[in-house]
Amino acid sequence: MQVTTLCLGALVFGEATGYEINKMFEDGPFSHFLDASYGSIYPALTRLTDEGLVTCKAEQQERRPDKKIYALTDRGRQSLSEALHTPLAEDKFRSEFLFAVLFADLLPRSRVVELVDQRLAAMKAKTEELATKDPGDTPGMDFARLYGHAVYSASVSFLENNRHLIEDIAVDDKPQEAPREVHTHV
Amino acid sequence: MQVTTLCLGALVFGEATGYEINKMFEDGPFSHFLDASYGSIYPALTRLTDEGLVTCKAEQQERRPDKKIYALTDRGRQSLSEALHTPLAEDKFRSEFLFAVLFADLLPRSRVVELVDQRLAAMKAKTEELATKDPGDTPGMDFARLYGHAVYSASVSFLENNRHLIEDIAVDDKPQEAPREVHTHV
DNA sequence: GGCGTCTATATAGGGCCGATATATGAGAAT
DNA sequence: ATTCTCATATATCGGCCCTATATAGACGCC
Repeated sequence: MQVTTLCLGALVFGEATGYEINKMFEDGPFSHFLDASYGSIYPALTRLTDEGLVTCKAEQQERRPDKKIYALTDRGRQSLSEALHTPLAEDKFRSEFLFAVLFADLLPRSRVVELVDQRLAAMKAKTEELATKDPGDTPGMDFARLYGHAVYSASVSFLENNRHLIEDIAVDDKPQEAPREVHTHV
Repeated sequence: MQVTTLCLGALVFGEATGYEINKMFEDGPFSHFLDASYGSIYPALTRLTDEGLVTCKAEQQERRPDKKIYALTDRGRQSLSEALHTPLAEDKFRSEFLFAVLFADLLPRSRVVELVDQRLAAMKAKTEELATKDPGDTPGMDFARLYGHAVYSASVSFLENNRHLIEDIAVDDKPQEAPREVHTHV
């Protein structure tokens, strides 16, 4: 599924500029399970306009570049519907963290601990973010949000309960990197 | 993190051909959380050879193209280690299913049910696949496998318990698509 | 015998990300 | 008062990467 189709989906929620569509992928309703950036969104909107799937009206602004407001046409809405009736790609998951974990036995324990701590913090933040319901959300957004919350919660639990599995296979830190003044503790 | 780095990681498990590295991404230990294909792997191996991070010995085969067997050099191993000590990219998750779910209210109920059924079947298959331990797996692979199992299990549970949320907002199927002979039930 | 699958390398085409350029206003920091 | 950062807004370039395809023999299945 290409960025053009994703843009059609974005415009179902109302007319928008390329800038606003980009925000939907960065912060908005798409941010947790889709990706697209300026480099693909602007060309996509041009293509869609050429094909008559969206309309573009330029709004003049003082001392600013014109704002181009895009809106779905009937053909655009139909094109999205067709895309949603053809087989969808499987979910894709990419994790450099799990890649690194495969080589935990080559890393110092402190680095593995750091990686787990970072991942755990990131996942907790996402879990919390997805815990609060926004009244403006559609039922579909609610479902996606709850889905994400369930998955990230499971992720956090797993990491907390099993981090020792990889931390214990990491190599010991070099002595000189650890504090030496243990004897002063007495 | 580029494909070159991923190839270095693949070669930690032993020397391999480009073909075998590709299999690691398709079926093997990387398949659940990384992506790479011929179009990037072969050029990556060429680049790595040029930079002295891997060696390449060609093994002549009768009536076949030469098999090129790649192996890590010390510098290659060090380069991987450096990459694992620089900040890692966040996990990325891409789901056309969740995209479609956002527009459940535009789709016939039968299509939404179909989408959920397909997704559920795919996730159950993955859950089962990750449930069995392979004796050849490293501790890191075990961790990644259990992690995936936990996440997919949570995913299956959520879908089973909450599918009604989106199925109920889908539009009714057109009457002519549904069986008409309800009255014969008596 | 024919068909599909597996082994094995390689490339062309096109899509996409990341970074950058261009302007300017608002608000915060110092 | 001045500087700095952030937000608005469009657009493109370079380079990386995926998809599909080409090539070619072996092997098993029907």
